[in-house]
Amino acid sequence: MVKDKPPEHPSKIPCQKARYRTETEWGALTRDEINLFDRDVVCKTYCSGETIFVEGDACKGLYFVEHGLVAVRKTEINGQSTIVRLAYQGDTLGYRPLLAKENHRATAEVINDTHICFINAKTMRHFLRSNPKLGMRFLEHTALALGQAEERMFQIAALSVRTRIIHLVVLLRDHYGTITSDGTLFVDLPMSQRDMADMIGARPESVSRALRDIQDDGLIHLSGHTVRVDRVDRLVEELHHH
Amino acid sequence: MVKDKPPEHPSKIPCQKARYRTETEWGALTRDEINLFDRDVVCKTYCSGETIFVEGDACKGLYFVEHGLVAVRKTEINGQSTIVRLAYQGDTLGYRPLLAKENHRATAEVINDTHICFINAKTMRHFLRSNPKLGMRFLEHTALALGQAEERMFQIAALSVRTRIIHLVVLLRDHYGTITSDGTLFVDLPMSQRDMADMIGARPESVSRALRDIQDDGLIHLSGHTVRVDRVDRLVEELHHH
DNA sequence: CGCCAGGTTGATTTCGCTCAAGCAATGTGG
DNA sequence: CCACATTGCTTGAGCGAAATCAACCTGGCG
Repeated sequence: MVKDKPPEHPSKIPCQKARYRTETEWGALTRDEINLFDRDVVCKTYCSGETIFVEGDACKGLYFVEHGLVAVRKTEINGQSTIVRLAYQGDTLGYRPLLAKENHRATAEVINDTHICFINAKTMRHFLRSNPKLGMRFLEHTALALGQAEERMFQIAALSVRTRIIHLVVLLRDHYGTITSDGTLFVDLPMSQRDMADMIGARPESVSRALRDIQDDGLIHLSGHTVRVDRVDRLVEELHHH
Repeated sequence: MVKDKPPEHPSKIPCQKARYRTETEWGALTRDEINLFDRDVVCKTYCSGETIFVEGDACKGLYFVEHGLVAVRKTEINGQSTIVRLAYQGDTLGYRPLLAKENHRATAEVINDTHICFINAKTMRHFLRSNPKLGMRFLEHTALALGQAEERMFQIAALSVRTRIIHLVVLLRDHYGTITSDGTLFVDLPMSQRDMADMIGARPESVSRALRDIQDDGLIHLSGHTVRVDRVDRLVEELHHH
Protein backbone atom coordinates (compact mmCIF):
# COMPACT_ATOMS: atom_id res chain seq x y z
CA MET A 1 0.00 0.00 0.00
CA VAL A 2 1.56 3.28 -1.11
CA LYS A 3 0.74 6.20 1.10
CA ASP A 4 0.75 9.31 -1.06
CA LYS A 5 2.33 12.19 0.72
CA PRO A 6 0.46 15.47 0.21
CA PRO A 7 1.73 16.82 -3.12
CA GLU A 8 3.40 20.19 -3.07
CA HIS A 9 1.60 23.01 -4.80
CA PRO A 10 2.46 23.29 -8.47
CA SER A 11 4.78 26.15 -9.19
CA LYS A 12 4.90 28.55 -12.08
CA ILE A 13 8.62 29.12 -11.62
CA PRO A 14 10.25 28.03 -14.88
CA CYS A 15 12.47 25.39 -13.32
CA GLN A 16 15.74 27.31 -13.07
CA LYS A 17 15.55 28.02 -16.78
CA ALA A 18 15.48 24.26 -17.34
CA ARG A 19 18.90 24.16 -18.92
CA TYR A 20 18.73 20.42 -19.50
CA ARG A 21 16.02 20.92 -22.05
CA THR A 22 18.39 22.40 -24.60
CA GLU A 23 20.25 19.11 -24.86
CA THR A 24 17.07 17.14 -25.59
CA GLU A 25 14.28 17.14 -28.16
CA TRP A 26 13.23 20.47 -26.72
CA GLY A 27 16.37 22.07 -28.07
CA ALA A 28 14.43 22.49 -31.32
CA LEU A 29 12.22 25.19 -29.78
CA THR A 30 12.65 28.77 -30.99
CA ARG A 31 13.09 31.65 -28.55
CA ASP A 32 9.42 32.60 -28.88
CA GLU A 33 8.36 29.03 -28.29
CA ILE A 34 10.57 28.78 -25.22
CA ASN A 35 8.77 31.81 -23.82
CA LEU A 36 5.42 30.19 -24.51
CA PHE A 37 6.68 26.99 -22.93
CA ASP A 38 7.82 28.85 -19.83
CA ARG A 39 4.48 30.66 -19.65
CA ASP A 40 2.41 27.47 -19.74
CA VAL A 41 4.69 25.08 -17.91
CA VAL A 42 3.67 23.84 -14.46
CA CYS A 43 6.41 22.43 -12.29
CA LYS A 44 6.14 20.13 -9.33
CA THR A 45 8.27 17.92 -7.13
CA TYR A 46 7.17 14.32 -6.62
CA CYS A 47 8.39 12.15 -3.78
CA SER A 48 9.43 8.53 -4.07
CA GLY A 49 6.35 6.32 -4.41
CA GLU A 50 4.05 8.98 -5.86
CA THR A 51 2.46 8.43 -9.26
CA ILE A 52 2.53 11.03 -12.04
CA PHE A 53 -0.18 9.43 -14.15
CA VAL A 54 -1.89 6.06 -14.18
CA GLU A 55 -2.80 3.45 -16.79
CA GLY A 56 -6.06 4.34 -18.50
CA ASP A 57 -5.86 8.08 -17.83
CA ALA A 58 -6.38 10.41 -20.73
CA CYS A 59 -3.09 11.97 -21.77
CA LYS A 60 -3.27 15.57 -20.56
CA GLY A 61 0.19 16.57 -21.68
CA LEU A 62 3.88 15.88 -21.39
CA TYR A 63 6.07 15.56 -18.35
CA PHE A 64 9.69 16.64 -18.62
CA VAL A 65 11.96 15.07 -16.01
CA GLU A 66 14.06 17.95 -14.67
CA HIS A 67 15.81 15.49 -12.43
CA GLY A 68 15.08 12.24 -10.63
CA LEU A 69 14.08 8.74 -11.68
CA VAL A 70 10.69 7.50 -12.82
CA ALA A 71 9.54 3.97 -13.70
CA VAL A 72 6.93 3.43 -16.40
CA ARG A 73 4.97 0.41 -15.29
CA LYS A 74 2.29 -1.85 -16.78
CA THR A 75 0.03 -3.82 -14.43
CA GLU A 76 -2.02 -6.92 -15.29
CA ILE A 77 -5.43 -7.86 -13.95
CA ASN A 78 -3.90 -10.54 -11.71
CA GLY A 79 -1.55 -8.05 -10.05
CA GLN A 80 1.63 -8.91 -11.92
CA SER A 81 3.44 -5.86 -13.18
CA THR A 82 6.40 -5.01 -15.37
CA ILE A 83 8.51 -1.89 -15.69
CA VAL A 84 8.61 -1.20 -19.42
CA ARG A 85 10.91 1.82 -19.30
CA LEU A 86 12.86 4.12 -17.01
CA ALA A 87 12.87 7.91 -17.35
CA TYR A 88 15.97 9.77 -16.24
CA GLN A 89 16.88 13.42 -16.09
CA GLY A 90 16.17 15.00 -19.45
CA ASP A 91 13.63 12.41 -20.53
CA THR A 92 10.08 13.29 -21.49
CA LEU A 93 7.17 11.18 -20.26
CA GLY A 94 3.78 10.73 -21.86
CA TYR A 95 4.84 11.50 -25.42
CA ARG A 96 3.91 8.02 -26.66
CA PRO A 97 0.18 8.22 -25.83
CA LEU A 98 0.03 11.86 -26.94
CA LEU A 99 1.55 11.09 -30.34
CA ALA A 100 -0.35 7.83 -30.80
CA LYS A 101 -3.55 9.64 -29.74
CA GLU A 102 -4.23 7.01 -27.08
CA ASN A 103 -4.83 6.98 -23.37
CA HIS A 104 -1.93 6.22 -21.08
CA ARG A 105 -1.13 2.53 -21.34
CA ALA A 106 1.14 2.55 -18.32
CA THR A 107 1.61 4.16 -14.93
CA ALA A 108 4.48 6.54 -14.17
CA GLU A 109 5.77 5.87 -10.70
CA VAL A 110 8.46 7.93 -9.02
CA ILE A 111 11.41 5.88 -7.79
CA ASN A 112 13.68 8.69 -6.60
CA ASP A 113 12.43 12.15 -5.76
CA THR A 114 11.76 13.85 -9.05
CA HIS A 115 11.17 17.36 -10.33
CA ILE A 116 8.73 17.44 -13.23
CA CYS A 117 7.81 20.18 -15.72
CA PHE A 118 4.33 19.63 -17.10
CA ILE A 119 3.29 21.06 -20.45
CA ASN A 120 -0.31 20.61 -21.52
CA ALA A 121 -1.29 18.72 -24.66
CA LYS A 122 -2.82 21.74 -26.37
CA THR A 123 0.37 23.77 -26.21
CA MET A 124 2.38 20.74 -27.23
CA ARG A 125 0.20 20.17 -30.29
CA HIS A 126 0.63 23.82 -31.18
CA PHE A 127 4.41 23.38 -31.06
CA LEU A 128 4.23 20.29 -33.23
CA ARG A 129 2.18 22.13 -35.83
CA SER A 130 4.29 25.29 -35.85
CA ASN A 131 7.72 23.70 -35.58
CA PRO A 132 8.35 20.60 -37.72
CA LYS A 133 11.84 20.27 -36.26
CA LEU A 134 10.39 19.41 -32.87
CA GLY A 135 8.34 16.64 -34.44
CA MET A 136 11.43 15.29 -36.18
CA ARG A 137 13.29 15.25 -32.88
CA PHE A 138 10.49 13.31 -31.23
CA LEU A 139 10.30 11.05 -34.27
CA GLU A 140 13.97 10.20 -33.88
CA HIS A 141 13.55 9.70 -30.16
CA THR A 142 10.52 7.43 -30.55
CA ALA A 143 12.32 5.37 -33.19
CA LEU A 144 15.24 4.89 -30.80
CA ALA A 145 12.86 3.89 -28.01
CA LEU A 146 11.22 1.37 -30.33
CA GLY A 147 14.61 -0.17 -31.02
CA GLN A 148 15.29 -0.45 -27.31
CA ALA A 149 11.90 -2.01 -26.66
CA GLU A 150 12.54 -4.63 -29.35
CA GLU A 151 15.96 -5.29 -27.88
CA ARG A 152 14.48 -5.90 -24.45
CA MET A 153 11.71 -8.09 -25.85
CA PHE A 154 14.39 -10.23 -27.38
CA GLN A 155 16.35 -10.41 -24.12
CA ILE A 156 13.39 -11.42 -21.99
CA ALA A 157 12.49 -14.12 -24.51
CA ALA A 158 15.94 -15.60 -24.98
CA LEU A 159 18.20 -14.91 -22.00
CA SER A 160 18.45 -16.32 -18.48
CA VAL A 161 17.65 -14.28 -15.39
CA ARG A 162 21.34 -14.16 -14.61
CA THR A 163 22.19 -12.67 -17.99
CA ARG A 164 19.31 -10.24 -17.86
CA ILE A 165 20.51 -8.99 -14.47
CA ILE A 166 23.98 -8.38 -15.89
CA HIS A 167 22.41 -6.49 -18.76
CA LEU A 168 20.50 -4.37 -16.25
CA VAL A 169 23.60 -3.57 -14.21
CA VAL A 170 25.44 -2.57 -17.38
CA LEU A 171 22.45 -0.41 -18.38
CA LEU A 172 22.33 1.32 -15.00
CA ARG A 173 26.05 1.97 -15.21
CA ASP A 174 25.36 4.75 -17.71
CA HIS A 175 23.50 6.83 -15.12
CA TYR A 176 24.56 5.43 -11.77
CA GLY A 177 28.09 4.15 -12.34
CA THR A 178 31.36 5.74 -11.24
CA ILE A 179 34.80 4.49 -12.04
CA THR A 180 37.72 4.90 -9.65
CA SER A 181 41.32 5.68 -10.57
CA ASP A 182 42.28 1.99 -10.36
CA GLY A 183 39.63 1.04 -12.90
CA THR A 184 37.10 -0.40 -10.44
CA LEU A 185 33.49 0.26 -11.34
CA PHE A 186 30.87 1.10 -8.74
CA VAL A 187 27.19 1.07 -9.68
CA ASP A 188 24.79 2.52 -7.15
CA LEU A 189 21.53 0.66 -7.81
CA PRO A 190 18.79 3.29 -7.64
CA MET A 191 15.96 0.85 -7.04
CA SER A 192 14.91 -2.10 -4.91
CA GLN A 193 15.38 -5.69 -5.98
CA ARG A 194 11.63 -5.89 -6.40
CA ASP A 195 11.82 -3.15 -9.02
CA MET A 196 14.81 -4.81 -10.65
CA ALA A 197 12.75 -7.99 -10.88
CA ASP A 198 9.94 -6.02 -12.55
CA MET A 199 12.48 -4.56 -14.99
CA ILE A 200 13.67 -7.94 -16.26
CA GLY A 201 10.43 -9.91 -15.94
CA ALA A 202 11.38 -12.08 -12.98
CA ARG A 203 10.57 -12.58 -9.29
CA PRO A 204 12.48 -10.81 -6.51
CA GLU A 205 13.71 -14.14 -5.09
CA SER A 206 15.21 -15.02 -8.46
CA VAL A 207 16.97 -11.65 -8.60
CA SER A 208 18.41 -12.15 -5.14
CA ARG A 209 19.67 -15.61 -6.06
CA ALA A 210 21.08 -14.52 -9.40
CA LEU A 211 22.95 -11.62 -7.81
CA ARG A 212 24.43 -13.97 -5.23
CA ASP A 213 25.45 -16.45 -7.94
CA ILE A 214 27.20 -13.72 -9.89
CA GLN A 215 28.90 -12.60 -6.68
CA ASP A 216 29.96 -16.18 -5.88
CA ASP A 217 31.58 -16.33 -9.32
CA GLY A 218 33.60 -13.27 -8.35
CA LEU A 219 32.18 -11.06 -11.10
CA ILE A 220 30.63 -8.51 -8.76
CA HIS A 221 30.67 -7.63 -5.09
CA LEU A 222 27.53 -6.38 -3.40
CA SER A 223 27.33 -4.14 -0.36
CA GLY A 224 23.94 -2.63 0.25
CA HIS A 225 22.72 -1.12 -2.98
CA THR A 226 26.19 -0.67 -4.36
CA VAL A 227 27.67 -3.10 -6.86
CA ARG A 228 31.44 -3.21 -7.15
CA VAL A 229 32.80 -4.60 -10.41
CA ASP A 230 36.53 -5.21 -10.42
CA ARG A 231 36.76 -6.64 -13.92
CA VAL A 232 34.17 -4.98 -16.11
CA ASP A 233 35.50 -6.81 -19.16
CA ARG A 234 34.72 -10.21 -17.62
CA LEU A 235 31.16 -9.12 -16.89
CA VAL A 236 30.62 -7.77 -20.41
CA GLU A 237 32.29 -10.85 -21.88
CA GLU A 238 29.61 -13.04 -20.35
CA LEU A 239 27.00 -11.02 -22.24
CA HIS A 240 28.69 -11.57 -25.58
CA HIS A 241 29.22 -15.27 -24.91
CA HIS A 242 25.73 -16.11 -23.67
CA MET B 1 20.92 -22.54 -44.65
CA VAL B 2 18.65 -20.32 -46.71
CA LYS B 3 19.19 -20.68 -50.43
CA ASP B 4 18.57 -17.28 -52.00
CA LYS B 5 16.84 -17.67 -55.29
CA PRO B 6 18.20 -15.37 -58.00
CA PRO B 7 16.38 -12.03 -57.42
CA GLU B 8 14.24 -10.73 -60.24
CA HIS B 9 15.36 -7.58 -61.92
CA PRO B 10 14.08 -4.46 -60.20
CA SER B 11 11.35 -2.76 -62.10
CA LYS B 12 10.62 0.91 -62.60
CA ILE B 13 6.92 0.24 -63.09
CA PRO B 14 5.11 2.17 -60.34
CA CYS B 15 3.45 -0.83 -58.76
CA GLN B 16 -0.03 -0.65 -60.32
CA LYS B 17 -0.37 2.90 -59.01
CA ALA B 18 0.19 1.55 -55.50
CA ARG B 19 -3.31 2.29 -54.33
CA TYR B 20 -2.67 0.84 -50.88
CA ARG B 21 -0.30 3.67 -50.14
CA THR B 22 -3.09 6.21 -49.88
CA GLU B 23 -4.50 4.45 -46.85
CA THR B 24 -1.18 4.53 -44.98
CA GLU B 25 1.31 7.16 -43.80
CA TRP B 26 2.06 7.80 -47.45
CA GLY B 27 -1.39 9.29 -47.88
CA ALA B 28 0.16 12.54 -46.65
CA LEU B 29 2.11 12.97 -49.90
CA THR B 30 1.09 15.77 -52.26
CA ARG B 31 0.51 15.13 -55.94
CA ASP B 32 3.97 16.45 -56.81
CA GLU B 33 5.55 14.27 -54.19
CA ILE B 34 3.71 11.22 -55.46
CA ASN B 35 5.20 11.89 -58.88
CA LEU B 36 8.66 12.15 -57.35
CA PHE B 37 7.99 8.96 -55.41
CA ASP B 38 6.93 7.13 -58.56
CA ARG B 39 9.99 8.43 -60.41
CA ASP B 40 12.46 7.19 -57.79
CA VAL B 41 10.73 4.05 -56.57
CA VAL B 42 12.23 0.67 -57.43
CA CYS B 43 9.95 -2.32 -57.21
CA LYS B 44 10.81 -5.94 -56.86
CA THR B 45 9.25 -9.27 -56.04
CA TYR B 46 10.88 -11.38 -53.34
CA CYS B 47 10.28 -15.10 -52.92
CA SER B 48 9.70 -16.89 -49.64
CA GLY B 49 12.98 -17.27 -47.79
CA GLU B 50 14.75 -14.31 -49.38
CA THR B 51 16.03 -11.49 -47.23
CA ILE B 52 15.33 -7.83 -47.94
CA PHE B 53 18.00 -6.46 -45.61
CA VAL B 54 20.12 -7.93 -42.83
CA GLU B 55 21.08 -6.94 -39.31
CA GLY B 56 24.03 -4.56 -39.36
CA ASP B 57 23.40 -3.22 -42.88
CA ALA B 58 23.33 0.50 -43.37
CA CYS B 59 19.77 1.70 -43.94
CA LYS B 60 19.59 2.56 -47.63
CA GLY B 61 15.93 3.49 -47.69
CA LEU B 62 12.40 2.33 -47.01
CA TYR B 63 10.59 -0.73 -48.21
CA PHE B 64 6.86 -0.49 -48.76
CA VAL B 65 5.09 -3.85 -48.70
CA GLU B 66 2.77 -3.79 -51.71
CA HIS B 67 1.59 -7.24 -50.75
CA GLY B 68 2.94 -10.34 -49.00
CA LEU B 69 4.31 -11.11 -45.54
CA VAL B 70 7.67 -10.26 -44.07
CA ALA B 71 9.18 -11.16 -40.68
CA VAL B 72 11.54 -8.78 -38.93
CA ARG B 73 13.97 -10.99 -37.08
CA LYS B 74 16.75 -10.50 -34.57
CA THR B 75 19.45 -13.17 -34.28
CA GLU B 76 21.83 -13.78 -31.36
CA ILE B 77 25.45 -14.89 -31.58
CA ASN B 78 24.50 -18.38 -30.39
CA GLY B 79 21.97 -18.83 -33.16
CA GLN B 80 18.79 -18.17 -31.21
CA SER B 81 16.49 -15.78 -32.99
CA THR B 82 13.24 -13.97 -32.41
CA ILE B 83 10.72 -12.38 -34.74
CA VAL B 84 10.17 -8.91 -33.33
CA ARG B 85 7.53 -7.80 -35.82
CA LEU B 86 5.54 -8.82 -38.87
CA ALA B 87 5.01 -6.57 -41.87
CA TYR B 88 1.82 -7.02 -43.86
CA GLN B 89 0.44 -5.39 -46.99
CA GLY B 90 0.60 -1.63 -46.56
CA ASP B 91 3.35 -1.66 -43.93
CA THR B 92 6.62 0.13 -44.38
CA LEU B 93 9.89 -1.54 -43.43
CA GLY B 94 13.13 0.09 -42.42
CA TYR B 95 11.66 3.34 -41.14
CA ARG B 96 12.91 2.73 -37.61
CA PRO B 97 16.64 2.68 -38.45
CA LEU B 98 16.19 5.51 -40.94
CA LEU B 99 14.48 7.76 -38.41
CA ALA B 100 16.76 6.76 -35.55
CA LYS B 101 19.79 7.26 -37.82
CA GLU B 102 21.03 3.79 -37.01
CA ASN B 103 22.00 0.72 -38.98
CA HIS B 104 19.44 -2.04 -39.35
CA ARG B 105 19.10 -3.84 -36.04
CA ALA B 106 17.17 -6.72 -37.51
CA THR B 107 16.84 -8.82 -40.64
CA ALA B 108 13.78 -8.65 -42.88
CA GLU B 109 12.96 -12.12 -44.10
CA VAL B 110 10.20 -12.88 -46.59
CA ILE B 111 7.70 -15.45 -45.35
CA ASN B 112 5.23 -15.36 -48.22
CA ASP B 113 6.11 -14.07 -51.68
CA THR B 114 6.17 -10.32 -51.38
CA HIS B 115 6.15 -7.33 -53.68
CA ILE B 116 8.24 -4.45 -52.36
CA CYS B 117 8.51 -0.81 -53.42
CA PHE B 118 11.88 0.60 -52.42
CA ILE B 119 12.38 4.33 -51.94
CA ASN B 120 15.89 5.54 -51.23
CA ALA B 121 16.81 7.35 -48.03
CA LYS B 122 17.74 10.59 -49.77
CA THR B 123 14.34 11.02 -51.36
CA MET B 124 12.67 10.02 -48.12
CA ARG B 125 14.62 12.62 -46.14
CA HIS B 126 13.61 15.18 -48.76
CA PHE B 127 9.94 14.29 -48.20
CA LEU B 128 10.34 14.55 -44.45
CA ARG B 129 11.88 18.01 -44.76
CA SER B 130 9.38 19.34 -47.28
CA ASN B 131 6.22 17.77 -45.86
CA PRO B 132 5.82 17.90 -42.06
CA LYS B 133 2.54 15.97 -42.32
CA LEU B 134 4.41 12.87 -43.49
CA GLY B 135 6.67 13.10 -40.46
CA MET B 136 3.65 13.41 -38.18
CA ARG B 137 2.10 10.32 -39.76
CA PHE B 138 5.29 8.35 -39.17
CA LEU B 139 5.52 9.77 -35.67
CA GLU B 140 2.06 8.49 -34.88
CA HIS B 141 2.84 5.15 -36.45
CA THR B 142 6.10 4.75 -34.55
CA ALA B 143 4.41 5.67 -31.28
CA LEU B 144 1.77 2.99 -31.90
CA ALA B 145 4.46 0.44 -32.72
CA LEU B 146 6.25 1.33 -29.49
CA GLY B 147 3.06 0.66 -27.56
CA GLN B 148 2.69 -2.72 -29.23
CA ALA B 149 6.30 -3.64 -28.52
CA GLU B 150 5.82 -2.80 -24.84
CA GLU B 151 2.64 -4.87 -24.80
CA ARG B 152 4.42 -7.88 -26.25
CA MET B 153 7.33 -7.50 -23.85
CA PHE B 154 4.87 -7.75 -21.04
CA GLN B 155 3.19 -10.81 -22.53
CA ILE B 156 6.38 -12.75 -23.10
CA ALA B 157 7.46 -12.04 -19.53
CA ALA B 158 4.23 -12.99 -17.81
CA LEU B 159 2.17 -15.45 -19.85
CA SER B 160 2.44 -19.18 -20.55
CA VAL B 161 3.28 -20.57 -23.97
CA ARG B 162 -0.30 -21.73 -24.32
CA THR B 163 -1.67 -18.25 -23.71
CA ARG B 164 0.90 -16.64 -25.98
CA ILE B 165 -0.10 -19.02 -28.79
CA ILE B 166 -3.72 -18.05 -28.38
CA HIS B 167 -2.71 -14.39 -28.51
CA LEU B 168 -0.83 -15.10 -31.73
CA VAL B 169 -3.78 -16.88 -33.35
CA VAL B 170 -6.05 -13.98 -32.41
CA LEU B 171 -3.49 -11.55 -33.84
CA LEU B 172 -3.23 -13.46 -37.12
CA ARG B 173 -7.00 -13.53 -37.37
CA ASP B 174 -6.94 -9.87 -38.44
CA HIS B 175 -5.07 -10.67 -41.64
CA TYR B 176 -5.58 -14.39 -42.20
CA GLY B 177 -8.96 -15.12 -40.66
CA THR B 178 -12.25 -15.73 -42.45
CA ILE B 179 -15.59 -16.27 -40.82
CA THR B 180 -18.23 -18.52 -42.33
CA SER B 181 -21.99 -17.91 -42.33
CA ASP B 182 -22.48 -20.19 -39.29
CA GLY B 183 -20.02 -18.14 -37.25
CA THR B 184 -17.09 -20.54 -37.46
CA LEU B 185 -13.69 -18.85 -37.69
CA PHE B 186 -10.92 -20.20 -39.90
CA VAL B 187 -7.40 -18.84 -39.52
CA ASP B 188 -4.93 -19.84 -42.22
CA LEU B 189 -1.58 -19.74 -40.43
CA PRO B 190 0.82 -18.06 -42.86
CA MET B 191 4.01 -19.40 -41.27
CA SER B 192 5.67 -22.54 -39.97
CA GLN B 193 5.49 -23.60 -36.34
CA ARG B 194 9.16 -22.74 -36.10
CA ASP B 195 8.34 -19.16 -37.01
CA MET B 196 5.43 -19.14 -34.59
CA ALA B 197 7.85 -20.26 -31.89
CA ASP B 198 10.17 -17.40 -32.80
CA MET B 199 7.22 -15.00 -32.61
CA ILE B 200 6.36 -15.89 -29.03
CA GLY B 201 9.80 -16.68 -27.67
CA ALA B 202 9.43 -20.46 -27.37
CA ARG B 203 10.72 -23.69 -28.93
CA PRO B 204 8.94 -25.39 -31.83
CA GLU B 205 8.26 -28.52 -29.74
CA SER B 206 6.50 -26.40 -27.13
CA VAL B 207 4.36 -24.79 -29.83
CA SER B 208 3.39 -28.18 -31.18
CA ARG B 209 2.44 -29.44 -27.73
CA ALA B 210 0.57 -26.28 -26.80
CA LEU B 211 -1.45 -26.38 -30.01
CA ARG B 212 -2.36 -30.00 -29.36
CA ASP B 213 -3.36 -29.20 -25.77
CA ILE B 214 -5.63 -26.40 -26.96
CA GLN B 215 -7.09 -28.75 -29.54
CA ASP B 216 -7.62 -31.48 -26.91
CA ASP B 217 -9.55 -28.92 -24.86
CA GLY B 218 -11.82 -28.44 -27.88
CA LEU B 219 -10.99 -24.77 -28.32
CA ILE B 220 -9.52 -25.14 -31.80
CA HIS B 221 -9.27 -27.78 -34.50
CA LEU B 222 -6.14 -28.05 -36.61
CA SER B 223 -5.86 -29.40 -40.13
CA GLY B 224 -2.63 -28.59 -41.87
CA HIS B 225 -1.96 -24.89 -41.46
CA THR B 226 -5.60 -24.05 -40.96
CA VAL B 227 -7.05 -23.45 -37.51
CA ARG B 228 -10.78 -23.84 -37.08
CA VAL B 229 -12.32 -22.06 -34.11
CA ASP B 230 -15.91 -22.97 -33.41
CA ARG B 231 -16.35 -20.83 -30.33
CA VAL B 232 -14.23 -17.70 -30.67
CA ASP B 233 -15.65 -16.30 -27.45
CA ARG B 234 -14.31 -19.23 -25.41
CA LEU B 235 -10.85 -18.71 -26.90
CA VAL B 236 -10.85 -14.98 -26.18
CA GLU B 237 -12.26 -15.59 -22.73
CA GLU B 238 -9.18 -17.60 -21.81
CA LEU B 239 -7.07 -14.55 -22.64
CA HIS B 240 -9.01 -12.29 -20.32
CA HIS B 241 -8.96 -14.81 -17.52
CA HIS B 242 -5.27 -15.72 -17.64
C1' DC C 1 12.86 -43.50 -55.09
C1' DG C 2 15.30 -41.46 -51.41
C1' DC C 3 16.14 -37.22 -49.20
C1' DC C 4 15.02 -33.69 -46.08
C1' DA C 5 12.60 -30.06 -43.73
C1' DG C 6 8.80 -29.72 -40.75
C1' DG C 7 6.17 -31.70 -37.39
C1' DT C 8 5.09 -35.07 -33.53
C1' DT C 9 6.02 -37.48 -29.46
C1' DG C 10 8.50 -39.24 -25.41
C1' DA C 11 12.06 -39.05 -21.63
C1' DT C 12 14.81 -36.23 -18.91
C1' DT C 13 16.62 -32.04 -17.04
C1' DT C 14 16.79 -27.40 -15.84
C1' DC C 15 15.38 -23.02 -14.65
C1' DG C 16 12.67 -20.11 -12.37
C1' DC C 17 8.29 -19.66 -9.70
C1' DT C 18 5.71 -20.55 -5.47
C1' DC C 19 5.38 -21.01 -0.80
C1' DA C 20 7.37 -20.43 3.51
C1' DA C 21 10.40 -19.14 7.09
C1' DG C 22 13.87 -16.23 9.02
C1' DC C 23 16.60 -12.00 9.51
C1' DA C 24 18.37 -7.24 9.53
C1' DA C 25 17.26 -2.45 9.23
C1' DT C 26 14.04 1.04 9.88
C1' DG C 27 10.01 3.07 11.75
C1' DT C 28 6.35 3.79 15.31
C1' DG C 29 3.66 4.14 19.38
C1' DG C 30 3.35 3.54 24.23
C1' DC D 1 13.88 3.83 25.36
C1' DC D 2 12.03 -0.43 24.45
C1' DA D 3 8.47 -3.70 22.28
C1' DC D 4 6.48 -4.24 17.97
C1' DA D 5 5.22 -3.80 13.26
C1' DT D 6 6.85 -3.20 8.66
C1' DT D 7 9.70 -3.58 4.75
C1' DG D 8 13.33 -5.52 1.93
C1' DC D 9 16.40 -9.16 1.38
C1' DT D 10 17.91 -13.99 1.88
C1' DT D 11 17.50 -18.84 1.86
C1' DG D 12 15.45 -23.42 1.51
C1' DA D 13 12.26 -27.02 -0.35
C1' DG D 14 9.23 -28.53 -3.82
C1' DC D 15 6.99 -28.09 -8.03
C1' DG D 16 5.84 -27.19 -12.74
C1' DA D 17 6.48 -25.33 -17.27
C1' DA D 18 9.25 -25.39 -20.85
C1' DA D 19 13.87 -26.50 -22.78
C1' DT D 20 16.68 -30.16 -24.27
C1' DC D 21 17.80 -34.41 -26.34
C1' DA D 22 16.43 -37.90 -29.28
C1' DA D 23 13.69 -40.88 -32.07
C1' DC D 24 10.39 -41.20 -35.45
C1' DC D 25 6.83 -39.83 -38.71
C1' DT D 26 5.07 -37.52 -43.00
C1' DG D 27 4.65 -35.23 -47.18
C1' DG D 28 6.81 -32.65 -50.82
C1' DC D 29 10.36 -32.50 -54.15
C1' DG D 30 14.54 -33.18 -56.90
